[in-house]
Amino acid sequence: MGDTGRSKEVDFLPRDGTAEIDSQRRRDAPWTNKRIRSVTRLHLRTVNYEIGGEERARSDLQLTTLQDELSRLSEENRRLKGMVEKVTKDYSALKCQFFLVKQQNTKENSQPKIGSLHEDFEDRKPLVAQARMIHSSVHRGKRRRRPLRRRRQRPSPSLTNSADTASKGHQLTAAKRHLSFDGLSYDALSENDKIPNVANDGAAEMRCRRARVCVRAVSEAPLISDGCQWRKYGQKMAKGNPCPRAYYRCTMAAGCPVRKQVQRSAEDRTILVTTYEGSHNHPLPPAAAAMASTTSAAAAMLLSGSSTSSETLPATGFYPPSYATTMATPLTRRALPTITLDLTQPPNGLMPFQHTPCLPQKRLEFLPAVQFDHQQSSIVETITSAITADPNFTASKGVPESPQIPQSCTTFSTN
DNA sequence: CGCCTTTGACCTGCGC
DNA sequence: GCGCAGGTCAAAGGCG
Ligand SMILES: [Zn+2]
Repeated sequence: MGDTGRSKEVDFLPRDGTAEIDSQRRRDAPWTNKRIRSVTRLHLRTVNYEIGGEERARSDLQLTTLQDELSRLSEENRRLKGMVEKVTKDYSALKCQFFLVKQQNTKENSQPKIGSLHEDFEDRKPLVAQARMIHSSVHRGKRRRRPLRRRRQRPSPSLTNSADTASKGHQLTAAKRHLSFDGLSYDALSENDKIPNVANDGAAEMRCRRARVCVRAVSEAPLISDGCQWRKYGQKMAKGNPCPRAYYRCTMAAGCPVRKQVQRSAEDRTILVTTYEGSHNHPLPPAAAAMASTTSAAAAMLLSGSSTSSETLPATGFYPPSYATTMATPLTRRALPTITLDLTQPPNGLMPFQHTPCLPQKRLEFLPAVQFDHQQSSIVETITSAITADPNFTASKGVPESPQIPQSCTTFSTN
């Protein structure tokens, strides 16, 4: 609100209050009625001394009409906001359902023997993988070379079937919930386990579920706040980079498989590289929704273009924007398909500082999931718009310096 | 007390 | 098989 304008409003108010209000309405959002109303009242008082009863009555009438209109617009604005929120929720739910259905269809096409043991196995892939994880854990226990000073002793092999399963019970539960809630992502707890003899589409599914989104942003802060709660579970020095890489997992819900890695770029330490992997198994606050959408959309793109490899994306209708570059992400982990959003360099042909209201761009974000297969390039724009338009995306957890993410300054690439 | 970070040890995949 | 590098685990300690 322009406090500086108060005296100006009194001193320089034009005779025609309608014009003033109209121009105000053009400049300001509808929710700034309060200011306009006070301006108008001030005007009215001034006018009282100057004009006769007939004109005053006309002014009153105009004023009432305008106030009515303003309150109507205000109400409409509130209603639209509510709608946007509702659409956000619906979209998330729909997206989950869509990918669930799509997965089932894929399975049915490749596994026509309904009810067969194989399909049963496929359906329980995450659980099976989880079971394998548990087995792996047992295996690790066997392989322990020496007792540890600090590390807790793992259960002995003879007890593992019950005790270890119990200790990992929450993970199994998480895997189940994951299967039913989010068909898109793959439980990261089983990420190191590969299901043998999985059909090609199964491999594609795996790749999709494990697609990652890498965000590069200029930031002095150690973290980009994305609306989620994260818990750091590790830090490593990566080869070829003096800056350590930090590992975080989402703690907004028990068993949420989403992880992220944060590392400063070796070439430019002001650039913070954040890599997300997985999909949340819980509702997200609006601030986190953009990033979650990005991850999911990225996975969807990679799914649609993954019949052979991510390099064939153009053949499936996806063409990266002309300013796209292939980024060497600091994470070279087994060549997982990764989408890189580069928020550090201004793209060619775009205004570096585009002050577009958030709402229209955010609305783009809510394109129905069913369009993923046919409007890949628009999805790309959608993703970048959604993220860069989200004001919450730049704020960092109590840290004054927030990442400088210029609006529309994004580079989008896959590798 | 619960949650978080730190940090050394361990696991795993990959290249040689 | 071995070594390396990336990723994860979990005890210990800090903090509110
Ligand atoms: Zn989560």
